Amino acid sequence: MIRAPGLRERKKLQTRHNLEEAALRLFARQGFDATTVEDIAAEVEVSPRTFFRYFASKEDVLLTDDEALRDGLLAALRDRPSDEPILSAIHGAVRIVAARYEEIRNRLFLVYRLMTETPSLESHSLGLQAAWVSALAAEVGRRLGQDPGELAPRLVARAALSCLHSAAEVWFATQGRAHLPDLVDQAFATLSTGLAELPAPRARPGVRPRPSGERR
Amino acid sequence: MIRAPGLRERKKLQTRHNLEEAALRLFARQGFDATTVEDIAAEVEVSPRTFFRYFASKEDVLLTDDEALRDGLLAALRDRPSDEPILSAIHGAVRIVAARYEEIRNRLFLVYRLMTETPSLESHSLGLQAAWVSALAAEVGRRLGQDPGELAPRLVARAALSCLHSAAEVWFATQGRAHLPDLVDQAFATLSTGLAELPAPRARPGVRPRPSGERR
DNA sequence: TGGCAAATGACAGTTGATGTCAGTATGCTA
DNA sequence: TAGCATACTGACATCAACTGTCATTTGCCA
Repeated sequence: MIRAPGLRERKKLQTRHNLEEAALRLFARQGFDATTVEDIAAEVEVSPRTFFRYFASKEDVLLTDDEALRDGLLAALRDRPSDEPILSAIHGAVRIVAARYEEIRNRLFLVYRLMTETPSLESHSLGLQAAWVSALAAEVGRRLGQDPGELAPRLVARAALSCLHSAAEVWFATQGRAHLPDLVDQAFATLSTGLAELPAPRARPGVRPRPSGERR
Repeated sequence: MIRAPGLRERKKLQTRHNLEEAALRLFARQGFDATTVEDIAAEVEVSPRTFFRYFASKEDVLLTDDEALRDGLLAALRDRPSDEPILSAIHGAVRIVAARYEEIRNRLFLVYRLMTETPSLESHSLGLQAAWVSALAAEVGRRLGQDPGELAPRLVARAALSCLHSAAEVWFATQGRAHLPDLVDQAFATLSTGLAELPAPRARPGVRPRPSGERR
């Protein structure tokens, strides 16, 4: 409603931003568990109580990108023509999100590193996936003309996110040397055409029959 | 090789079982957050410290089925003939796990109810999914003759689990009125043959619009 | 039966997270 | 511009999940 942000609003954003930056810095230096909320608050010269007014938990401070990425996916999907086949539309939307991943790769790599060495963080992060599934299933259901609680929309949503996540896993594992949007393309190509045809190896492992390793 | 479990072992199993039962009972009655570890321990007449010797966290006491179900899936998959196409093999294995779900449905329904009303529990539970993905990807990689860290094995694993999870979601949503193995069959059928063909309300030229006989 | 190792209880301490309350800065309104 | 209501903040108190330590108990086995 009000155009001018106002000093109060600006201060809040600044404090929030400072907390994020300080947390990232401390986590990167000394790990997640070894960093207390008191440390972070002290770094920003704020009381620990205030930290929890900005973030519901110590974990949350690391996951601020999540919501933006999710909204980006939904927006990108809504931008696709409504008569486009569902898998193609999602593929396009996911590729846009993947490009966004590349833009903030440094931050994501740090978060990923912390996640792998801190089980509680991993749980917390994966917990957010449920929100992705629900949001995506709702949009898929809309496009398919089905209730989002039906099997097909939920399956499509989960399968599409599987593409994003498996691509991201490989991306992280290769230190980002692979190009994430390319990996996403590979994943969707495999999903849409090759999944049922992936053969068991006739011969001994070592001769890879026809791996889906090539770009489409 | 020793058949006799011994009194000490039996007591340990008994204590563990008692803790599980007491926790389930208290959680069902008064919710997860409102139940303290001290409550549970008192119910079994054991010190709170002992609780944490059996379970790494309060959440863990609810997730003892998880490992058994996961091992069941892997065992079922290993039982499939090694030249069976991968998706078919996984389908068969997942159906067996689904049947197991049906057997312990009461417990699963309780856990599911608690999960939906307790975010921290949901996170914790979803965190275990990573273990499913890794374990399944390892087996898939073995069958495909690929490294489990490659894109294809991870994608196949995630996609297959998407079938199980979306089916389970519908199962829970319908209070278990639908038969889970049937839902799993539907999901795999959609995944292997129908995903790319799921039309938008109006399919784009080049893709033959499919009369919605697949609706089932 | 006596000694060993495992299991347990008791206790103190750390940390994340939340409620309360009073002081203060901000933005709105007269 | 003055003043008031609101929202933000810090200090303090409290709770519960966990963890380390050590003495005690209990099953096990020679």
